[in-house]
Amino acid sequence: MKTQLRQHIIERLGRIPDNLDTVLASFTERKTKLNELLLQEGEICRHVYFIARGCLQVFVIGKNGNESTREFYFENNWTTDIFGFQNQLPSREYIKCVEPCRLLQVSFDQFQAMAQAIPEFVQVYKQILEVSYNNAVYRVNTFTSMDALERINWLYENQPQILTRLSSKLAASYLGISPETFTRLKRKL
Amino acid sequence: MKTQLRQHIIERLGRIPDNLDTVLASFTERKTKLNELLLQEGEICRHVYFIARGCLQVFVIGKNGNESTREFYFENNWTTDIFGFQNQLPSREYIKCVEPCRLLQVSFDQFQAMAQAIPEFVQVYKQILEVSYNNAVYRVNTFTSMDALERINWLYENQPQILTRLSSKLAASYLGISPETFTRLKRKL
DNA sequence: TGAATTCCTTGACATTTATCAAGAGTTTCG
DNA sequence: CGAAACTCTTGATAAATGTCAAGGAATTCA
Repeated sequence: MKTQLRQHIIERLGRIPDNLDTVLASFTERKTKLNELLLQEGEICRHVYFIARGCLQVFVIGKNGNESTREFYFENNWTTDIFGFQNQLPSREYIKCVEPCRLLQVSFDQFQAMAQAIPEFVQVYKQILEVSYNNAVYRVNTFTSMDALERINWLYENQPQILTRLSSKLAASYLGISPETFTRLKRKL
Repeated sequence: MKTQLRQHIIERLGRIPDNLDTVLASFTERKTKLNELLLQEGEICRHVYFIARGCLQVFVIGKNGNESTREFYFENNWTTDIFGFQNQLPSREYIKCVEPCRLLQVSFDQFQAMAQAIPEFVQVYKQILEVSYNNAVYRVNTFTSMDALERINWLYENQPQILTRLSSKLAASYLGISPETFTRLKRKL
């Protein structure tokens, strides 16, 4: 697993950083079961996760009890409740393993230590933050400016994994529609 | 105007930074008319704006020609197409002055120079990025998990300025509903 | 493997929200 | 200031989406 993270870091930076082994040593391996919860609403997020294998769902539960997915993360991506993690404040979201996963996790203290010790780390973090922000912005815009069918088309073109790899129920929760509506709209494509 | 920016920076950092005058010198004052466009879709965003007075609307135009607002920014806030600005890529959004504004703007080159020269600047940028990301995340979650009436209530409690200071049409475009629906739902509050 | 659970689809119906049209009110700007 | 443009509201109607129920298919896990 750590080989994969090593590879990921080298690709991101475009070269082999000095303290790479120190960085890798900070991470702990973790295997999870299907549907295991990594974070619940109200809980403080204690880790950043690197996904070596599997898929994580970040979602909220609305008044009616429905799960609404903000994002799915697959292999070679990072997941955490960024804001809650950085400020060690309770999360408003849940993080769930929607596949059995192999993760590499790093704690808050270790994360801070790395940020202190390794300037490049801060740079990578900034990059990730910018891309995450950009995705969230894009997602707000698809919700305000597209109807359900347009959003499905958008998903086909931009995130086909969500449609091919995950259940329809999960895809529907990402699209912000009911599973029934999703079934019906699929015929109109 | 620069007094206001000086004040803002000091408050954000919690103290007076060394290079404050250098920073302030990088900004250019700019007055805008009502409805002036600062950025159009397809254009590359060349500036970061600090709002000394007024309000900026960041929005997209959907297939049907409707404006969908992602965010409104008021006094003492920063606005730009962050991702497009950092990577100097075409924007997918528009930025419009929905009030006559007094802005302080800084160009891409000046922004990079500041980031190079002033470590604290990077720190402040990271803070702003985290808060912006958090807002965008919150906004995605309100869209996926709340109906129109719940979103209006949420707005009353969290962003009353949008309801009191701006037109109903603009508020509706932020809520992702038509002005007619907005009129009707207001009676149900 | 096999029982239990969850998921997907379909139908019928209810609810929410959009669209179009029109008139009164308000704002903008030369 | 006053004409032009835009905004807000209301009604009528249409379109989109949600909810509930039920059966068959697929998946999970002991």
